[in-house]
Amino acid sequence: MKIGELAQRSGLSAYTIRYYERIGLLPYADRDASRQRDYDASILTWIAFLGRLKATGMPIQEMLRYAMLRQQGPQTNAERMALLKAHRQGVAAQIAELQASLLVLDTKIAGYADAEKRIETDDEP
Amino acid sequence: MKIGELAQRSGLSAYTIRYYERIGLLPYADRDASRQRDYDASILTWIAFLGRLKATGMPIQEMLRYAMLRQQGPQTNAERMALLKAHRQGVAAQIAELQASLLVLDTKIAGYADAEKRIETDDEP
DNA sequence: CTACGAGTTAGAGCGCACTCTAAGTCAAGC
DNA sequence: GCTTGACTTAGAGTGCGCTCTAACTCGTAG
Repeated sequence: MKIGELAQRSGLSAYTIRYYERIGLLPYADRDASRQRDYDASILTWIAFLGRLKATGMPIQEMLRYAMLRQQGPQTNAERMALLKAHRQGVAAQIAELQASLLVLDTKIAGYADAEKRIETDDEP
Repeated sequence: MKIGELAQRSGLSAYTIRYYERIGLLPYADRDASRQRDYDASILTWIAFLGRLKATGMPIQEMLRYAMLRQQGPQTNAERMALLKAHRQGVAAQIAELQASLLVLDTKIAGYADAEKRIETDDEP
């Protein structure tokens, strides 16, 4: 598949795909006879995983570290696992913070709803 | 309290506090006799709330919108509530995505742990 | 044959949210 | 009286993660 189709299917822009290749997040893609990138569908799995890392707030530098380890083969498994474990902890912390913030928002929203009701019904003591 | 102390107590840098004032996220602070900002402790509550909005991914433009409504008094309550409700939905969605990603990470980590064990014990069928 | 659309590269530009610099003011301690 | 350190301003600079431009090359349709 060519870059346009990959862009469609991955949700990344073609610009971003080229950028990711340039910095090493995506492997250098094979080129066809006219020097255009020719992708295997398997790249979609990797892009989806990168998307998860990104969605969970991993900076590109760290994704790059993971990508490089991956490229070095199975002897880097332990280090990759360690990296993901550390990241996992960060994600769990993020979730906890968002949940706490959700409570704060709900309290604030309830406060506004309350004030609104008090005005509507005009039932101050 | 002066800006240095507020920085300490709020966790923002003095640079950031001035920046927030400049763009309107923080109200223009009263100045003392030597034209230095002099803060009331109550500002800490507002900064903490801004911190929640920021932690939940609200862009500064939107915080600014909220800050301006707030400054206009109680007649903007309905709009502020609507803004927070919309944001609340986004936060809930974020949490859901992070939780899904957490599962993906756990699966990946389990895969590495598995591979490691297989090597250690060398017990392939 | 030519026009078009999709691809190529190197490198410039952008939006966000700060973060810092330079040059100056002020109050307190030696 | 002088130094020190915390403050002031306007405005420049930074890092991140893209996003776009310019100039070019291809393959295909009319």
